[in-house]
Amino acid sequence: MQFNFENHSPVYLQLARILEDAIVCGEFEPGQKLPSVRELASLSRTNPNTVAKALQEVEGKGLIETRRTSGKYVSLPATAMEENRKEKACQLCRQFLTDMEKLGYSQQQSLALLKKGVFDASEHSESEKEIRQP
Amino acid sequence: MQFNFENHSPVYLQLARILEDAIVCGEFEPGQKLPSVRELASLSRTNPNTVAKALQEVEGKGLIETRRTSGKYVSLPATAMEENRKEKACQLCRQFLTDMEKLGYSQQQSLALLKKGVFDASEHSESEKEIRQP
Amino acid sequence: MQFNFENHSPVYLQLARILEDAIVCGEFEPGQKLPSVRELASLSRTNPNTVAKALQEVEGKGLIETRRTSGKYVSLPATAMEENRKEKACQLCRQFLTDMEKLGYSQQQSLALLKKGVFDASEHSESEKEIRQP
Amino acid sequence: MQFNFENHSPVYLQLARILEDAIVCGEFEPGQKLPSVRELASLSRTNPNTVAKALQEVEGKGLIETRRTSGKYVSLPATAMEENRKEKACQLCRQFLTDMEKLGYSQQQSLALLKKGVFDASEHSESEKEIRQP
DNA sequence: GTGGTCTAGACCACT
DNA sequence: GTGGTCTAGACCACG
Repeated sequence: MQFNFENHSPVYLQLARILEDAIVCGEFEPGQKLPSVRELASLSRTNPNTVAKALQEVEGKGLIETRRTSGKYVSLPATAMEENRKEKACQLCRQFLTDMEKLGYSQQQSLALLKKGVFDASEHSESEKEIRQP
Repeated sequence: MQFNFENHSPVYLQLARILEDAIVCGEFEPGQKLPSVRELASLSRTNPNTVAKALQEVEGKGLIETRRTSGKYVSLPATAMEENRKEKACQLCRQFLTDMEKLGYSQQQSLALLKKGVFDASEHSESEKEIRQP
Repeated sequence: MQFNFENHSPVYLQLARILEDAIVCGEFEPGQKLPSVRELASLSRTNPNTVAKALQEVEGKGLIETRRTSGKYVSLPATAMEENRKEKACQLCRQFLTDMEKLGYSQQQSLALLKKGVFDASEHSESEKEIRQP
Repeated sequence: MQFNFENHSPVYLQLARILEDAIVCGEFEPGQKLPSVRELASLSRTNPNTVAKALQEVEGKGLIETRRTSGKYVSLPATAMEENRKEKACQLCRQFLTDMEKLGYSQQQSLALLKKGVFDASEHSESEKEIRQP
């Protein structure tokens, strides 16, 4: 779990997203207790208030629940986490495609460019070569 | 050129991006005069000041230049625009991949999911043709 | 720090320059918090928006950085400030010499005239001592 | 006479200054007819209106006078021109010194820095000859 | 008619 | 209380 914040969006939302990602990825087991607000604050070098707000955000999505006096726990159903993770991924895909379309790339072209990028990055490793259309 | 704003990022930045995309896509010819600030304001249903701020952003990236009292013009080099468009696309790809990685998707998995999405969306219609150059 | 504005250049630029000079001169310590936008506005008898624009300029040059909701701070490296100050001074010198050349003064002539001016101003008092390098 | 304009100040003022400098430097003889507005416009690649406004500015300072139907002429007294040139130079010197003071440079320091710059630029070539007082 | 500047004032999100 | 955004509207210099 990395805490790298950038300037142009609110810290608490960035933080919320990082935590969500960690949770749906199973980095925290279902039912497990999360680190305390204070601890998260110190880890992420932010204000406890900010952490609290972030967690509130996460709780709003049903990923965690707070047990009074005891702390915050990952909501139980592991399958739901997986569901959630998939949904987030699809959301990213859709966003990616529409953003690319605004740049004039068709879905196929986007796919091709991405494939090329992945292939180049992995440096001629595995078949599938070079369909750079755009 | 569509002006649809969403809530969570400043209008002037969204506006800047829309204009940038339009320019690098060649929607405005190099050397061409842009619509006046006031006109863009009326088109986008925003305040001229907001438009000005957006255009300042765009100018900062070297895509346009302003000739005093005459208007704003697309900076000349057409090839640079194409260059810019490609750079923006690559940027989107990189961002997409790292976002997916934060969700625990390897690059190949991301690619696969995206491909599946594209294929499903086109509903087995035209599989792999239609790779027309933009 | 004096706020004296003259007519022929935009206030926000004059303001930016005043602040820059103050910063590179060490009038604000590195890491120190600047007065709030509102306060500077009241000090300089201008609108907060104008101050904000000026500070944006200054930030663009890397002299300050803004911490969300907390304030604007002098960017850390003290040495860079000194560097910057020197660069500004050299810039002034170059500008001075080329302006003089446009009036037909060679660099030596410019130097001589300036020296004479300085000497006359100090009215033969302490001629040539105290040339401590800045 | 060079026509290089920059963005941040009105063209007509920059133009006026260039013409003034040329005149007080004797680039145009006293009593000589100036190039026509149209010609100056074409030389400087500006609008005739702009040239006219610039000339108006110059005329306001008494450097030229217009003879109806015949054109604009350099005002007679050559000595006045020299006077004017000197005044402009002194003005530049004063401005230079006060600008440097805003950066924390004393007059002696400014002088020293400038001297160093001139010396370095001429790369120990002709040390200290050619100090003909203007 | 063009862009630029400036003000006044409101609202917001964040800490 | 902090900076940021946005609006509305005025005025200016320029060409």
